[in-house]
Amino acid sequence: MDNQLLSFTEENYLKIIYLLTERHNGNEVSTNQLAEHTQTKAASVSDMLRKLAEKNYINYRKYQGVTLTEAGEQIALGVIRKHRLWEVFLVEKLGFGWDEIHDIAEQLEHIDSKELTKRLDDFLENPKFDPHGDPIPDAKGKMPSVSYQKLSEIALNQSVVMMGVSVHSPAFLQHLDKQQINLGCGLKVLEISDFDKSYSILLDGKTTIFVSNEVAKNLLVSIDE
Amino acid sequence: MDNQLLSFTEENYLKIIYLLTERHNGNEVSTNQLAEHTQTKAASVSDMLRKLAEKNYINYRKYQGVTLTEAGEQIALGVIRKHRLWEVFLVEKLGFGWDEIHDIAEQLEHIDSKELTKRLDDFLENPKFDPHGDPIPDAKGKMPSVSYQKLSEIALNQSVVMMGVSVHSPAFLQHLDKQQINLGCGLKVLEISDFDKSYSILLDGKTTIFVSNEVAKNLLVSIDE
DNA sequence: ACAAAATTTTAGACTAATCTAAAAATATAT
DNA sequence: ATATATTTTTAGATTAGTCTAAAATTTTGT
Repeated sequence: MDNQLLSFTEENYLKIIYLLTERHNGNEVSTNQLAEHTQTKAASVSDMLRKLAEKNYINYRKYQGVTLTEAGEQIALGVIRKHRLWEVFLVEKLGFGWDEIHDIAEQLEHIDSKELTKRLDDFLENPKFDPHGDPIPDAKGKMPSVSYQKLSEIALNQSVVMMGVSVHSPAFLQHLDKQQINLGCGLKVLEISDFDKSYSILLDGKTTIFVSNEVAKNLLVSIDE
Repeated sequence: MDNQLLSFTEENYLKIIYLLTERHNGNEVSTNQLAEHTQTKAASVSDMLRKLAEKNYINYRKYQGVTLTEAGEQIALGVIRKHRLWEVFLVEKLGFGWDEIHDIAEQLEHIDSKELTKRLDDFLENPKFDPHGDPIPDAKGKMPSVSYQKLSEIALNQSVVMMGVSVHSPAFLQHLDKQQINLGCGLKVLEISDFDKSYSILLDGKTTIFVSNEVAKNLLVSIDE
């Protein structure tokens, strides 16, 4: 208990606002989007937004949407940092699969102790990315900028490295496991089917696999050089 | 999230009832005692007891006190198991001192995931005691029985081993650290002062230290054989 | 451009957990 | 043994977070 300024619930709203804003390239987040992601109703979201705006954690324009203030962003990044560090712990130390860790990390991210976070970070050897390839904000509250591309936007025969996923559902992650698509593996798009836009991909320069367009859109890669 | 049957608060009440009942050798716990340990008022405790009794987690006799039902005890032991496992993690893996871990474990004990607890237990190599010497209930919800004695009840010149503490305050634990009194060390009472009941103790068969009666009453030991 | 649809906010209510003040029950002390 | 003190419970309020239904605002489609 270092400084429980905000409730579990308030922290969650700020985290979700951060992640949705990021996904929308900095554009305002709507009430309905928040309702969907917080598993509540729009009316409840409106109430909470009024409260968070009063406390100066968000910029709230009625009917228009919200963005985080600097104070709100710092809270959000702190929560996201803890979430991602704990995910590394669960996979690297406890041997969980990357598809099993989200719900547990959703709980652990609210544990309040600066010292714990610091020691956990050191124990994990200061990881820069979580098991899904997402960057881990640093202790100062700065999110590293990463620029990955969707596999679906890469030119044919361009060698790339698998760096992350833009969907974290267990079903999607298990699907990747079955196809042996892991972080760090080499990928090269050989062909895109005219029929269903599915992809033929050379995996690690060895085997050819086939993935749907839906999968290709959610694989984040960087050019291999 | 395996089965969040109870709220954070309800879990806490059951845990505290367990620990106080244990401390009173199975006797009923009073409303005022609970108010003190939950940092609330007696009126709030009464409300919660009515609720817990309705759900059959406690045996509640108005004005008399409470004990746990079998169901309540299972919940309490699950929370205590998690608390003590996390304490082992904090000390053994993250290098915290035994005086720094209580508040953090108070939060971690409510993380709800059977699989996490199981993997944490294995990761820690199935410890049987926490860093204060308290026994860790097993996965089946059974508390190992241990029988330690207070150092203040041990005969002069009897060699004993330091096994635990009956007070967990940071101040007390830090005091022991300064005197180099740790779990597992050997102790032998050489003399008790007539003047202030303070103890001369031979530590690990090497150095003589002096501790107050108050300290001697809160050191748990077992006969060295 | 404006009617219909969709979204968002407000109003009023509910639950969990807490509080203070007052009433009821139990314990204590001469 | 009974008056006094202590403890516990009840009654009535409060706060955080949620809900449904209705009102207000914005967006969309022709």
